[in-house]
Amino acid sequence: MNLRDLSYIVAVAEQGSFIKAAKVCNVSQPTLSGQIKKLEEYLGNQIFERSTKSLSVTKFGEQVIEKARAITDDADQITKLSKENSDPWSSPLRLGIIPTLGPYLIPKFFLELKHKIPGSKVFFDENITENLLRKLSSGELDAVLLATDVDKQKFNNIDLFEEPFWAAFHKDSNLRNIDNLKSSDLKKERMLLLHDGHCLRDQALRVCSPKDIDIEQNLDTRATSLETLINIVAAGEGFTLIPALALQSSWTTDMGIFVGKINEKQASRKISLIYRKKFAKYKLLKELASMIVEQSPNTVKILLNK
Amino acid sequence: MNLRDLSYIVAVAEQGSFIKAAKVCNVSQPTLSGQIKKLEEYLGNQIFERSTKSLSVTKFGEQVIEKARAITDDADQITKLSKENSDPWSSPLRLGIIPTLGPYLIPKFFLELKHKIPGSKVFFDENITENLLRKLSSGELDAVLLATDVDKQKFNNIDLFEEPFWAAFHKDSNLRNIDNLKSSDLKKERMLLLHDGHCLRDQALRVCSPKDIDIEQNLDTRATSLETLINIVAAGEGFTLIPALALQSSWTTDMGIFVGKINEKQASRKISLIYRKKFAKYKLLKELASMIVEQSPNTVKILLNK
DNA sequence: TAATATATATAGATAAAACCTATTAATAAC
DNA sequence: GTTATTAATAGGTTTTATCTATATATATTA
Repeated sequence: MNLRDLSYIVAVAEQGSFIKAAKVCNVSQPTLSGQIKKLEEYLGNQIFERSTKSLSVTKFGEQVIEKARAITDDADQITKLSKENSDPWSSPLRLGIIPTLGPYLIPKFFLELKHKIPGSKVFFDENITENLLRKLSSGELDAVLLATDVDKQKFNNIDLFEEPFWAAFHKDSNLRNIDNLKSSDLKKERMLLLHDGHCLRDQALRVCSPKDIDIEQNLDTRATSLETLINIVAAGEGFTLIPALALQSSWTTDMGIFVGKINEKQASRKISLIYRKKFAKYKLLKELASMIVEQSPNTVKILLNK
Repeated sequence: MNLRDLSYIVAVAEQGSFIKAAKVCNVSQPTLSGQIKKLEEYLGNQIFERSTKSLSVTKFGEQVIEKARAITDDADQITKLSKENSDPWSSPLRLGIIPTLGPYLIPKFFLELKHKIPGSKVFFDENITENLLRKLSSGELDAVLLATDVDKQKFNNIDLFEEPFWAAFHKDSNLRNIDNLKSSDLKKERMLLLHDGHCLRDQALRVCSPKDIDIEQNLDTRATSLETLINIVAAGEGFTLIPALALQSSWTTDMGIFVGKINEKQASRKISLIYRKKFAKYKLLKELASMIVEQSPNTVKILLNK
């Protein structure tokens, strides 16, 4: 059985003639007759009763043609689907993003994307790195924005920018008196951290592991968001590392918080767009990457070379 | 696009592997890979994202596979239909029959048919010759039982039996005194007839056209059934021709009606089974014909030679 | 680090099929 | 009887699906 044969019998049923059907199907009449004959032999039953003067459909033929119509209709729908999908934005881009980046980066490029590519749609999944990579592997997500290096054999990456870390502390903190902040200055203070799984937690620890406190026992600093950490700092308790994009001027004006950039190369994180090596619409990701770096503030160092 | 290709992608989606799918489809892995690649190129979009370590279905692929499943399922249904239909009795035989024959012939063979061929089903259409032939031509009926010769170029016929005509008259009729009835005897009497379109009307007129009455004006004798004619006869009004199978012994015992066979060769009609020349299940009709003549009473002369 | 195993892709050759043109056969219309 | 119409048949060509063998890429194991 064959899709083409099925379209042949549907055409014959609709045209009421082999010759007319052959024209509709753009084949010669012998071809059409031969293929239908073969189909009837394969099925072991006649579909049409034909003579030179009249053509009728058997009871069996009626049932077969009904199914054949359903099949050819579905096949047309597949063709239609493929046409719709030839626009890479026909289905939403499923984009994962880490929680310490999402709330600050998304607003910067989302409106611009909508404006430049009116048909574009992005489905965001804000989640920790581990979950995002699992979903990326399984195909549940199309790409993820991470601050972590990933297996280059498994994934491709487009590096976007280097985001410096700032220290945020209370106006009464000793840190306020230091002019040019260094990670060594911070190691003496109590550092507030996010919960396990947040890459920013690990990054903060790498930059300045405070030797004088036991991280594992310091449970009260396992916050779930930067907002929480800032609130604790505002309450006068320790300091925390804040990635550049998350900085808010209102912290200083309204909350009595001071921030200082840590002037060291390693006090930063690299933001990359990660996708599966075989992802078909990677060109769309390049567009997106360009748009993100265009819209990112001058507090970060652009890595993307167009 | 091709049914086979669609079954390939369904198999890959179900097996999660090209190699396993190839085994399920009974083809080599390169064949399956090649065909799927071609399908993807034809559709202009990828269905699968594949690497040596992982295989996932694209969003587009999900939609295509859903349709492909519907298509392959429908195709399976066609195969199932053809298997069911390989039994010629899988769908009812649509049999037309004239009203002056149906009520008397059907009871004679119907039970026997059910008994000998348990799966057999017959759909009866009792109608006048003209309508039956139209329905036979259009394929609405598979075969018809007629008492009329038809175009042998258009239809095939199996002659079943010759059915003699009997005259039915009131016990007080002059006809009662005639020993060996002839059509010439009847021409003197008033003949009761069925409505236009009934072949029996024309046959009766051919046998014995009464010259002394105006047929066209004799509207009260345009009955719609033999039963009606008999009731008029019972009321003492004229006579009528009755085909042998329709005779009832109760007419004499309960209604004061006498019947007499007309001993002339032309005073009879030929009952034939008519079907389209290309009708696929004509063997089934031969079975039916044999069964009908086997069950027909000895008042008729069998024409069928097995 | 090398060897082995596993999965998909590629290359080239072969077999199967779909297709075409030309013709035949049967019927209908004139 | 001739012409027109429709489907079937015959024979040859092109296209396509398929195979085996091999390559490539990755993961696992020694």
